[in-house]
Amino acid sequence: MKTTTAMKTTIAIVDDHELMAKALSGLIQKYEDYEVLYEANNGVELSIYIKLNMIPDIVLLDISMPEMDGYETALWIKNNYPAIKVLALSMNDNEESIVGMLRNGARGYLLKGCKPFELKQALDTLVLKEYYYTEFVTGQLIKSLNPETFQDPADKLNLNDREKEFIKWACSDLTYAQIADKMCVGIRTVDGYRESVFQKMDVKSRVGMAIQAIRLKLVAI
Amino acid sequence: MKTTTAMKTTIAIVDDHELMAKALSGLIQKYEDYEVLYEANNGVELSIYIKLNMIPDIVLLDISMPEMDGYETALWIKNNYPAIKVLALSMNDNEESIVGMLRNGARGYLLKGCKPFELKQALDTLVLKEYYYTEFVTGQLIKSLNPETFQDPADKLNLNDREKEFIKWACSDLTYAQIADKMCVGIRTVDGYRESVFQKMDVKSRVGMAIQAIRLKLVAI
DNA sequence: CCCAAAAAGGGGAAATTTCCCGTTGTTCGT
DNA sequence: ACGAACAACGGGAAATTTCCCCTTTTTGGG
Repeated sequence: MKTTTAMKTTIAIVDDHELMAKALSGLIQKYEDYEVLYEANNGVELSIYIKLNMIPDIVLLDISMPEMDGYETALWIKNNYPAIKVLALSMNDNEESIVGMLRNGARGYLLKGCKPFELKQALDTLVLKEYYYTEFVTGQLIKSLNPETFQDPADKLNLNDREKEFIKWACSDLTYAQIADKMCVGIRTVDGYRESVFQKMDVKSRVGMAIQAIRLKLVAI
Repeated sequence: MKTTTAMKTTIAIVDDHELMAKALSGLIQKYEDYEVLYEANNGVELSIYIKLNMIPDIVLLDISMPEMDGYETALWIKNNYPAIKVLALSMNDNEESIVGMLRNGARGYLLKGCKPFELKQALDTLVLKEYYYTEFVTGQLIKSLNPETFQDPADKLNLNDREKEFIKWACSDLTYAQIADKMCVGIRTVDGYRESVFQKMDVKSRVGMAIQAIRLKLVAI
């Protein structure tokens, strides 16, 4: 008698490309410790299976699908069955796709062009740990935090050093008199900074200026 | 005659803890390929050195400092000298610190409790590549995309719905009279909201309240 | 050297914010 | 039914912000 399948990790494959889904299925069925529960063509189909209590341990999830795409599906799983681990699988290597899927609860992101052993490795990792991340994904992730700033936003507004310093002080509980003290200038001078900054930033009050300054990352909060 | 230092990677150390800075300096000076240009106690000092054209290849940057902390400093470098690579160095292992520094342009994040070889490895990586990321940092990063145990900070401050709504309106150019209009209550009532919010958030002015609200993510900007 | 522009500083007043002092209803538990 | 707690509302005044109109000093280019 064969080994029981009770301890195998169960997988659901969600991809609208028949061929891709079948290929993945065939690949995974060769792995000792995994079992493909079913294949679905989109998120709606998957949700039907899941509601019928056919709950996989891991979902291999394509992004581009009709009816209910990968983003929606991942979010739905995250909100309704958080125990299911989602492994995003896509041809897109742009950071929007990656960040979008991770933000919606995906535990990892695999490119469709990857080597088979990587898929195995990703699955093995997910069984043991919370996330699977390749160096590529991490790089894109950090890049997404770091949108290339070709130009200092302060320059765009033609703010000079004194004005920039004033803005920093203004984002606090300090009164203008206290700010004048900190900057070692008279109150009227600070008033001048204020007026020119208001004009350059197109705001009408100190609160508006503070908010805008934070928005433009002129000040760290 | 010794090997020329022309090709060494230059390092600046920014840390207000004398001992830490010296220790790091000593450590790095033992490395063949690196040279410590100088040590600074805070971001202001660093910016002075840099403006004097003493521009390092890499900055080892502590987060908690007086005068100009790590976040500000990283942002300043990113905006003004984007070619300088910042390696954040901190005792904090919370995700706010990590994401905050990476968002402000840090190319890597090292815990102060790490092994010396890790520092060497981080430096070597930064010389060759754009980023250095440990598995720990990546994990925190992905977690930050996935707020799981999200406790509403508004609850912690015991803010009621009206107060929360008031805060949202207050983070704008509107005057209290206009806010009263928007909320369909009298000006005095809005004044009451203001007073209780000031007390609950421990601030002394509307600007302080707005900044704090943004910090606590009570309002999206 | 001179002129123009920019920065620093100033007086005064209106608008807004901040902080006191209250009153009036409503709700809610006892 | 009664007092406590609370939200909504209000007068008035001090502090601060905002917005005018100015002068002096510094700076940089022709």
